Amino acid sequence: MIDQVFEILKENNLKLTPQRKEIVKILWENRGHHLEIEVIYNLVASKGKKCIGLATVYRTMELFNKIGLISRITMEKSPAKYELNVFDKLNHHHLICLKCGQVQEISDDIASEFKTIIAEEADFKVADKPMKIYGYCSKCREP
Amino acid sequence: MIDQVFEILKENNLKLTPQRKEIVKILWENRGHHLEIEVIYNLVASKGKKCIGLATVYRTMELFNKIGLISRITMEKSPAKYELNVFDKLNHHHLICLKCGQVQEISDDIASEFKTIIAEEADFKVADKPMKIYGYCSKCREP
DNA sequence: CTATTTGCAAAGATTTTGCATAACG
DNA sequence: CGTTATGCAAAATCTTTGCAAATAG
Repeated sequence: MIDQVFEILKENNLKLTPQRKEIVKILWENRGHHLEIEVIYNLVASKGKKCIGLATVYRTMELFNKIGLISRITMEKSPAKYELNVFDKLNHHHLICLKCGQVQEISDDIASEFKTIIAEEADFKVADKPMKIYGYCSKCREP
Repeated sequence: MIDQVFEILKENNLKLTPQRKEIVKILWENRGHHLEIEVIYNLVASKGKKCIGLATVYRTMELFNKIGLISRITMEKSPAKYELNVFDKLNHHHLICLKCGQVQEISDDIASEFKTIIAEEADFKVADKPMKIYGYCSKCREP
């Protein structure tokens, strides 16, 4: 399971350093959640094992993002968040609550028709990446 | 026309300082474009008139965003961009090219059905704000 | 007049980078 | 072994803030 992820790293000529393994583990254990760099860094550190540098986490996430292993979502007033692109839910989208910052997801099924229309009307190929849709979750319903 | 914008400021109990007027003018003259703080700052400064502080531009845009006069879009690797919410196109969405960074817009008509579905399926009220949809424009079509 | 707003410079927050050292393959 | 990756600290970026002076209403 998680070994599939390690495979992906190899396929992209990335060395399997202990740091990268630890980061992957953390991402895997928290799949479905959106983690900030700082959080990942602390989780890795708290695992007791040898420490890791913040810069390494930044560099690693940049790399992982580049090879499509993770998705980064850029927040308005807080650090970016990252999540593993798990295979059976590679295509989903983020509903971001403007009030509490909570991130919900919806599947690509709901969006796929929308994407088709965009492709036709705007000659724009929507990426297989989460869209960011701002609004208000049920708890914070717009005033 | 532009006076309507000044009206909005008054309605929100914001004083009409020369700095705010100049910023509004710049936004108006560039409506439909997405401007960075630095650009707005330089445009105001280059108008010859009395100078303006960078902090004032930041504070003003934060305020304008809060009252819904403008939309801010947060970019991944560059400063945020701002644009005036012009009345006849208040509801539109951003198609952001991952390669060249170009920002296209689509109207809310295309998206409204999508929003309805989201409201129903996810109990999430999509804000009257641009959604961010990443992908590849016709020039940079995905490799 | 008084509450807001401004400008400046200093501080914050987040992210990137240079470089010597370590270590994967 | 040679290339790639790491850690640290320093730098770069973008944005926010404190405070005294200025000013809109």
